[in-house]
Amino acid sequence: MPTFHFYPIDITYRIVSGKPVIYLYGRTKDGQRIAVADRFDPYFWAIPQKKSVKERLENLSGEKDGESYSVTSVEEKKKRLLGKEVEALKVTVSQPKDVPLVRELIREWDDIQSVHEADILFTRRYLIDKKIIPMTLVVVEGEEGREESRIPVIAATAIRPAEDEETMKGLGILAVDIETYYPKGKGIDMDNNPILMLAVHGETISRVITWKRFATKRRSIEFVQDEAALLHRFREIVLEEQPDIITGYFSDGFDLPYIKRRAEKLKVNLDIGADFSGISLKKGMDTESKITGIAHFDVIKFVRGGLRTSIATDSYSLNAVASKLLGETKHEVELDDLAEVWDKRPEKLEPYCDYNLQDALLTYQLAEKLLPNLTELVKLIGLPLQDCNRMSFSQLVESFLLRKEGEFDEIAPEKPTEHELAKRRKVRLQGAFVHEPTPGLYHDLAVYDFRSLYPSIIASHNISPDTVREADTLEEGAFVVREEKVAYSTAKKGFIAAVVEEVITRRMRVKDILKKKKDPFLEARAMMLKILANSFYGYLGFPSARWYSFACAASVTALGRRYITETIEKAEKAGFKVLYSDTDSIFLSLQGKSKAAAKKFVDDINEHLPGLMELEYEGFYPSGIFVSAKDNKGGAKKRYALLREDGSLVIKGFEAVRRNTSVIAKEVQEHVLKAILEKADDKKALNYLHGVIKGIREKKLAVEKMVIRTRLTKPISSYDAIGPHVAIAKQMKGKGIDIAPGAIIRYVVTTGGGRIRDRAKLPEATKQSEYDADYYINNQIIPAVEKIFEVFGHTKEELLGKGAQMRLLEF
DNA sequence: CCATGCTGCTTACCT
DNA sequence: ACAGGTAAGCAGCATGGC
Repeated sequence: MPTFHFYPIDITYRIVSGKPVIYLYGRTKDGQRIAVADRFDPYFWAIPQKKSVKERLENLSGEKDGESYSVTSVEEKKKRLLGKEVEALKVTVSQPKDVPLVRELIREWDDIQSVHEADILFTRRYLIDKKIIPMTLVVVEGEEGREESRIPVIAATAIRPAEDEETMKGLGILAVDIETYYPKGKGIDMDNNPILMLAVHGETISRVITWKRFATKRRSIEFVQDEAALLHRFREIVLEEQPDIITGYFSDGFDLPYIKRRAEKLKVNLDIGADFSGISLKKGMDTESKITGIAHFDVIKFVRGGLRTSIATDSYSLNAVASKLLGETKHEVELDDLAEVWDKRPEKLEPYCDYNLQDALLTYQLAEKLLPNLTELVKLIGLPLQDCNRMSFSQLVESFLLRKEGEFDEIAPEKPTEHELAKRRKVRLQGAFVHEPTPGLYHDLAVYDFRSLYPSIIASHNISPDTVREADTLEEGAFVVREEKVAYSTAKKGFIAAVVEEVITRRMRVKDILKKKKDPFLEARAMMLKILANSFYGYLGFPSARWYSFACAASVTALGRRYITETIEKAEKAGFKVLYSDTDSIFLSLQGKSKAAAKKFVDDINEHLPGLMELEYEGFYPSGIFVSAKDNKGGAKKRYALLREDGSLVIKGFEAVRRNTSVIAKEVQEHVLKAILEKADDKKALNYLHGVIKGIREKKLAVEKMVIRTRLTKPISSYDAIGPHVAIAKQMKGKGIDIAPGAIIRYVVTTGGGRIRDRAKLPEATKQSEYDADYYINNQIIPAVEKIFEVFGHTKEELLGKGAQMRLLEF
């Protein structure tokens, strides 16, 4: 029997002669695209009330809505449910669609206690049970079958992961981007507006296809007869290039569905799938676009899903993300005019083609850059790239747990019912501790933080849904969290605690290797392990989670508060002054002590910390400032600025780092902070401020500096309070501009009286003479710097340049 | 009638 | 559709002095 070594990329299943068959698509070690077909039977778990139910189950078959279903076998297995041993029944049925049918049927039976894992997708069940990890080498025995397929199909007789977990390399990526006919002010209309140009970029191709001729020397531009021909060319290119990955930017919701619709409309057969299928759409909360045998990497889904916390950007436009990840990029074309240029001035189309190709190129580069991260995620979670690309944090954790449960003989708890969900949503979890700072400018600060505080608490105290005990348990060694009146057994490693520990230690090992030599794949692995580790606490407190545990989540934060407050006390005893603390960090004033003494402080703490917990010395800062809160009730939390030794600034919480503040206010605030932190020079900062205020009064500043950007978070109609950005969104909608939740609304406040929302205008429609100087001075600039100057005793009047007069009046 | 202060809604941040 | 803690702006309303 021939043996094949191959890397699976995509997975699906089909019913062949009434039996379910799994199809794995991928590439052999020497680069051949192949498919592997493997018989597999769907099953789920039932926990019986009485053992006798086994026989009743074995004989279960019937018909519902004209579809027959049947149980093919029932097997007894010793399993665990949240640590408790159970006699479980593995119920195998004849087809995947029988699973929900049979589950619903037997759920009502008196002799069935509960039903589990009936909602695990068939293909995922297969990957878990066969221990197959996509993009990782798999060994298959079997013969090539005679199936109708674009690529050879091996009928597997045996399949197993290869001994060495070799990862797939050199994947072929093809980036796609389209520009469509889009008259100004009209919504997206796939039925009536054609695709005008389509750009593809891959390792061996970089091209724009368009169907209106114009004079050009660009060899990258290819002209075709009409839109149908454009789609034909797209089909040809995909078949020639044979990519492993097709990538786009929002291609799930736009490019691929658009291409699909136009192909249907124009009767172009887009049979690019390995099984001759076309682009398929999975409609859910939002659309997912799939092509059989090719992984579809939608870059935007990854950067604002799984990587959200690791990539700091306030906009997810291709341009913003590309400049963040790839460095400077510039786009100059006004896309709004494309339809008009297409109709009336085709000789001006060249820049649009350049733009189109540039977008495909940027998307390609982003996909290339992020592929190590995504690949590591695939290896970690064990699901195909297509799925890992689109996963939320909770899905990430849950998929990981489903992969791991077998090692612990655990069966997953059921998803909560609506009733259970409502109950879980009613209770609120107490969170972290935040120390209130005393406003002031400080010098010589040391900052510390607990490394992965919550994960390390989970691992070190065996916090896990299966180790939860009553607070007054007599169990020996049980760890009591008195704050939450709950205890954790230490007799046996809890499932989740063990899994979290493994993730942390794996990350530590990777970090150790990285200290010796740089490696982008290991960097990516460390990052994904960190993201995963940090997601467990939130998952435990997430009402929809299978392994939800209020007690565990509440204990994690309670212990977090305990550790941080104890550390604060120790720092004070050691002679430091505690300036600030939030969740897992502590800011100390050295009080004349040396940097060496500051570094040594962690040793005193770490000596008494259990397990994997560790306090880290984050760094030294020559100066830092904390300010009072607006309401003057004391120091503001989550708002501070630090000066690094290299002269750079760390700004947290202030307007300078907030999106919905005008550029001018941000600039002024940052400038003032810098002057004060560098040289404590409040006089110079004040002078600068007066200069800017004068400039604003004299309308010397560009409208662009006055723009305020605010995100529309829900449909316009569901707002109870109409703020300026909602008012503008309404105006835009009135003009026929498509405004959806998530849109960033830009506006400028103009002169006049009354409500601000009535004076808000679109920046494009605002002249420099129109912006309201008083608003920008009193509502933007002054609030941004007032509390900073307050530290030096400067009043609001002084800031406005009225100080002298006021003092005279006082006399 | 108007300034002032409070509350609820909203956004965006920090960890 | 991972958690909570926090600051602050604007609209809308009540309050109280004139």
